Amino acid sequence: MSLPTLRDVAAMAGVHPATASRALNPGTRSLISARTADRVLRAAEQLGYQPNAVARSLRTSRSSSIGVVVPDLTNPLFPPIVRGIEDALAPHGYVLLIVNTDNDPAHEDRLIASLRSRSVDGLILATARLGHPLLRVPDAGGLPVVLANRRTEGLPFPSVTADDASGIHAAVAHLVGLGHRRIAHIAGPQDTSTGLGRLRAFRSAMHEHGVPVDGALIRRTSAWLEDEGARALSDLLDGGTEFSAVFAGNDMLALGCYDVLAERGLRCPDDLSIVGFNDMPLVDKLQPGLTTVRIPHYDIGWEAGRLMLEQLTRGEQQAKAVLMPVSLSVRHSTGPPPGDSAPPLRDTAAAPYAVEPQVQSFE
Amino acid sequence: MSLPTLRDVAAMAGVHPATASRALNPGTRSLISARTADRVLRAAEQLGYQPNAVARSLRTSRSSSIGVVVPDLTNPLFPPIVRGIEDALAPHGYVLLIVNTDNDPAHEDRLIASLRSRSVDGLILATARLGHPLLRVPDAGGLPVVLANRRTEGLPFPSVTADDASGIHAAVAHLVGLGHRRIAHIAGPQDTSTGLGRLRAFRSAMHEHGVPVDGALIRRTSAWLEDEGARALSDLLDGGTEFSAVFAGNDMLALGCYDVLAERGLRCPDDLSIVGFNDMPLVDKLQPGLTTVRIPHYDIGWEAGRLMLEQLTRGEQQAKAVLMPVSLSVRHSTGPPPGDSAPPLRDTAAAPYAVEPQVQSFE
DNA sequence: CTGAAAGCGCTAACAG
DNA sequence: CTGTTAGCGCTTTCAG
Repeated sequence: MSLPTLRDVAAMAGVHPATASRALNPGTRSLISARTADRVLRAAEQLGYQPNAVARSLRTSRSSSIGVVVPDLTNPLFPPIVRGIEDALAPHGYVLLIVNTDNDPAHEDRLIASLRSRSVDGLILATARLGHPLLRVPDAGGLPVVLANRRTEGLPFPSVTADDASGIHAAVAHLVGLGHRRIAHIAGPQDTSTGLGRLRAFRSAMHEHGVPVDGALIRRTSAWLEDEGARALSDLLDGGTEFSAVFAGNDMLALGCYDVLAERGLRCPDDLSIVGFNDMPLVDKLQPGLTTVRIPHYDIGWEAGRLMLEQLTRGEQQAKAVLMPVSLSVRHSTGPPPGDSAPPLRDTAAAPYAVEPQVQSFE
Repeated sequence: MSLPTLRDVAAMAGVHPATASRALNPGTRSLISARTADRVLRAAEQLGYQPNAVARSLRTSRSSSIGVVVPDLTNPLFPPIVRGIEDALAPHGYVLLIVNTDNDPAHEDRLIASLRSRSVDGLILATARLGHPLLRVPDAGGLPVVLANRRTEGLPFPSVTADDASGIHAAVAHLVGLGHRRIAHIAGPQDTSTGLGRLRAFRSAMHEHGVPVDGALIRRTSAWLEDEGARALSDLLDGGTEFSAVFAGNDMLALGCYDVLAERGLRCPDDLSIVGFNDMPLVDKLQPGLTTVRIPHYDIGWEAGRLMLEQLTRGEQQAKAVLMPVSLSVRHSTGPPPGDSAPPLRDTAAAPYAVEPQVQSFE
């Protein structure tokens, strides 16, 4: 006893399957007399009829499903984005096919092919890797595409990203306002749109604040990982160039900085201020709480879902780039630079401190 | 110019579509002469042929997709589970349809119906709500089902869960070993299998250690949320029954405890030891690091995926219950009970402390 | 307004 | 070993 089909419903209602189909589909119901429509609906109800989405899909070549491509769902960035996408699309009958690429372009291509073969109606890409701009346009084969949390310059895809530049501007303003002038940046991988963009934005924010950017205070990491952040900060501290604050490209990198400070017995923010990016869950609970740029991940997902719907309903493919507003969550990992508000110990032993640059106190 | 179909491949190879189909399918390739198979493969390659999964699905009534039902992907518990499921199934060509129920049974039923209509080949349920045992068997309609992170007693579904009881046994052993005798439990919602099970396990672990369970030291929360944990601990502290340690039903509840301690100026573990459950990301970075029961979420997902594969390949539906081993991550939120190892301050002012029961210091 | 007929792309049963 | 045939369940012409 398998599931009831449209034929069963039609038979019970005493009509032709085509009629039953028309009655069941809101779009075509108006073509049917109210009485027969009613009979069909009743029969469907009684049999517990559920249209077979696969058959419908084969016929209409639409599947009411959207492929969502993320690097790794386990990265706390993505669940809220995915959830936002789902909440935007589910009310319209869409279901999500979520795949993880692990940042492997070849794997990504395979997965996208697999999604296409399942006739997804659209693709939302939240993968961040750039790569060669022309080679790495994923082959969507004319499918509607929306980029979430990613922008590939010069590609005709609508995108939703956080306004990273504004966030970084605010972060730098905050640090400069506290008195910092020597600000280091631990930049993420430069083959990701976010890593590259944030470094650029950092440079421009510094310029706008009239603070010189010292190339010796910039480190690029090969991954967005805690270890990499730790390595970068160690390197900076050992580099001999003084600095009183670090702006990390994301919270994981900032966490790595915390580790180094703990290892070396340095205090945050007394010895060094740290700013992160993303406002990951629980970073407010750290000791000290991490000052970080809060990104509306859920909203980014939701907006990406809306953009997808727009393309799906009207057929338009406007490459509009939506920038979602961000905010700075100021917590206790940032404070005035050392010396600025004369901390007790140094007050009494001011000489060595004044003579030696800040970085000395880190070694 | 739409995508190439099997007909196109067959035409190019000069064979009948059925032959092409057999050549392309590893399972039936042996029925075909090597030469023609080769010709077909070559043609497919050249055309960039991708089998249409929808058509195949309609024909075979298998879809190579598995429905995964979770309460909320945004809860850090679930991404690793989902990832584990995916890693087990993806190599076998399966794709995941992930839906969030938000713990709404009606919504869950609708989603499962929607998954069924998409002919998923199986269902992995990671939703934890119990409800009436008979009413709340989701109507899988004969579909293979695996329960992940959930066990519904008396239902014929295979399940993969963490060995919560062992973990709780270890946690209680740890506390008792430190000298605690008055141990409170903040239990999660009792309409979830985990909430109920952990409370039971707590009781039994206490008995096994010969420590009396005081009903006044047990609080049930209505959700697995930080606020609820905070409320519960406040309530315990105000309850007038002394205790020196709290075992929280999960890490979120434990976080709520941290909040209360901070508010009241109490120190952990000097005034109160806290143990959590789950080992969520970053709880090791808290100050003090949270001692908690580490659950192998990824492995649970992976195992659930394996169990699903077993059902899919052999047709068996053994209701075996797999228990995954857990471990205790001991960190600094647990220590000897106050008074036990005479902390410095109290050493000098022993009298008031010795006179007043521990709970006094909490108020 | 409703019925008849065709076909989406594929695979499985049956012939040859 | 390969071709023929049929049909999965649905929607959409086209007739009536």
